Amino acid sequence: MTVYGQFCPVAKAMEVLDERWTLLVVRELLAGSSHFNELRRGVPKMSPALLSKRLRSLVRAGVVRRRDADNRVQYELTQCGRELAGVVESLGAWGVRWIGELGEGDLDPHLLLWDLRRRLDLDAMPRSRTVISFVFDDVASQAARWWLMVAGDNADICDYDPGFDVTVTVTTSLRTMTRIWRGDLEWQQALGARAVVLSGDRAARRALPGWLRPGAFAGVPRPVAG
Amino acid sequence: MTVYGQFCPVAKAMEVLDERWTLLVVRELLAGSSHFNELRRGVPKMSPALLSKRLRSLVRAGVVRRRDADNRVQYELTQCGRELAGVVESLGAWGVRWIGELGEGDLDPHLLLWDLRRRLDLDAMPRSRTVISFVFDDVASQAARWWLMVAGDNADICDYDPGFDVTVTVTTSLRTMTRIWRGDLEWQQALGARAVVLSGDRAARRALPGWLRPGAFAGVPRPVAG
DNA sequence: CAGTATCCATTTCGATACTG
DNA sequence: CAGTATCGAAATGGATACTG
Repeated sequence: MTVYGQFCPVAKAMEVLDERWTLLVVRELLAGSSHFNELRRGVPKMSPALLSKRLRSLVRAGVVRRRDADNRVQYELTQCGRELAGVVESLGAWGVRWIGELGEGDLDPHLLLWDLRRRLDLDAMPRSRTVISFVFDDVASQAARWWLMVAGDNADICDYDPGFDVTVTVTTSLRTMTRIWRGDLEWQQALGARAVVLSGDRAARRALPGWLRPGAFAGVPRPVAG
Repeated sequence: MTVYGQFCPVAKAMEVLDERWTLLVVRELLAGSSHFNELRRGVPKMSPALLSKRLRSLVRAGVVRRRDADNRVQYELTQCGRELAGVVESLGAWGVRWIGELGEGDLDPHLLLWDLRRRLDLDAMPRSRTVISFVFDDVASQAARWWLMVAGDNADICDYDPGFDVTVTVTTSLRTMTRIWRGDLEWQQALGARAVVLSGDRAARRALPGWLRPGAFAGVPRPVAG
């Protein structure tokens, strides 16, 4: 943390928050991650050393509490940290409105599946085991096939065929699926344009868009041109 | 700007905003500054080279527009930039609630006077020339005395005696005046505890707290203990 | 699981001075 | 007024490997 030499509350806040990665770690904590390796999944490009360092800074700043619970280390937001929700929300709303262009490097199937899993609408899904298979036609073959498995209250993602019957297969580009997640594109449009193709039984195909909820900022209205 | 390799809108926003000083420059633009040296007054500890660099980044990101107007360079927020108001507000609200401790280095009489001037309630002030003199008893003598002069719609600050009759003299510590600005302390309490002493004619003394409006985040409710 | 340790290329930025 | 030029110390953080 470097100091700005200003008493302004915005400056004092940024002293804590402006370091690279910091607010993304807070975002992960707000989203419910609490163990070190769980946090890592949300910020996979961050080295463990740096994550560790940032967590220590956040503890020192009073944003995060580190606890030993059940022989596991657990990180949780303090009241102070939970109140960063407003900051993260306004950043995300601004970002989704004004930063529409994603580079190839921004696309990441693992992160996308990880968040789709987190936001699954379990109540809308069948009670029986459900397996959604994703085929991304624009990425290297090792990263092109993913499975999202739901059994009861448990959901897992997998980058190899888990061997269960597939309920629905979603064939699309990673970019299109990401745009749906961001709310840049509606399921109906994407399906109509055949940018996404579903296969599986009819009822499941119709229901699938309701299972896969878009990201938290998808509902933010977009700037109207002109 | 360094990239996070994430499609998340929070990450995309932080790619633009997480660099040191960036959001403080945006704050200044939101507060109405538009010329280079005017911006510098709001971020005096920033070198001109760095301010220039950040402004160019913001232009590239579409947040700021640079124009030549009347043979002067002018910076202004685009619509995209104006919508950062929500981000700056949530940061300031969080900062004023949770970062209450200010180091000596955070106190700055020039910045404080600069914002008091900006927030003066001209309508509440006498029509005749009004001069408020500040005496800070906790700073080195070169920075201890300041004058805030108002004539008509024009207000200026001065760190040397401008020679006009003083309407009210405010004697206090820089820290106390800063706490009032932040909303950590009310005028009434500060005056009652004689942490601030006013001199001048009675009517002006009573009116002065109404002239000097506190900072934009002073009204944010503070966490209740326990 | 939850981190440390080490290394070093790169970046950053503060200070200071200068310019059309 | 609105920046640019230059320099060097310090920090940053990515890569990689390792540990109790």
